[in-house]
Amino acid sequence: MTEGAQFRQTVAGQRYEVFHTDCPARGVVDRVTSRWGIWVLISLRSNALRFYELRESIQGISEKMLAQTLRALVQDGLVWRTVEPTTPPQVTYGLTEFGREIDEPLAELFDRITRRLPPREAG
Amino acid sequence: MTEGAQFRQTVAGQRYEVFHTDCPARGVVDRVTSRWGIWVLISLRSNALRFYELRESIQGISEKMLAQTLRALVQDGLVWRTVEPTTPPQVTYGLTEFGREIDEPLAELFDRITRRLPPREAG
DNA sequence: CAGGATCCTATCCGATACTG
DNA sequence: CAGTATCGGATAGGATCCTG
Repeated sequence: MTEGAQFRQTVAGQRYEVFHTDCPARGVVDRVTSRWGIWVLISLRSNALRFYELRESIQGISEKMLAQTLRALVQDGLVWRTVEPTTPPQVTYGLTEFGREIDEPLAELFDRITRRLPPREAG
Repeated sequence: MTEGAQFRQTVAGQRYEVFHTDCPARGVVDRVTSRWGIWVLISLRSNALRFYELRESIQGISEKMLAQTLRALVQDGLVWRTVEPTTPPQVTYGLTEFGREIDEPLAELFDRITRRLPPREAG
């Protein structure tokens, strides 16, 4: 991971200092596109969800990874978290404005991939 | 990883059988959003590139991971590969139509994240 | 219910060396 | 140039147990 100057890439008609190892976007992108990040974000698209609702929505995720992923997304400002100090406690997660902004291309990405995939009738 | 019925999520106004562990989209999404997949795809956005050009474009990627990532993307039909049987050999990679389709939301995602990030003047 | 802590394994991934 | 093969360390991530 040697650092160094980085070429500028034109993305969507704009210039950025991209792909540089310490490009600040890299971290966020990595977390958004992490194994579970994308599914959490898409899950929260329509409405806020409780922890267990998220766990049940996203097949195959462990509690550990869900908690970990949520923590990262909250820290990045993509997801908010509210705690209802009841018994039992209720913790709800939802998308921030930034989160919704990010969610759009994410959902679009997912849609385009899904639309292209085996029509399922082959199975 | 117990299988089972999976809820249907509304994404971008459409219904899909999503998040199911063996949802075919999951694999492609995972590879597209893999650590290096997204950068390879964005790198190829403007034009096709040779292997070494890709390696130099994407800071921090190793030859192994580049080759591995490219192989996966070619297999998924997102990237094409042509070999010029010259000496030395020239191998070029570019986006297929599917690849370009996927690339749009990917670039948009990246743009939105970048736009939100530290204005850099703080540094 | 919502998680933190611990343990342990699978895989990711970089470094290096080698091939056509 | 464009890879493949192998090794080994780092990390991701699952399983389980425990707490407020």
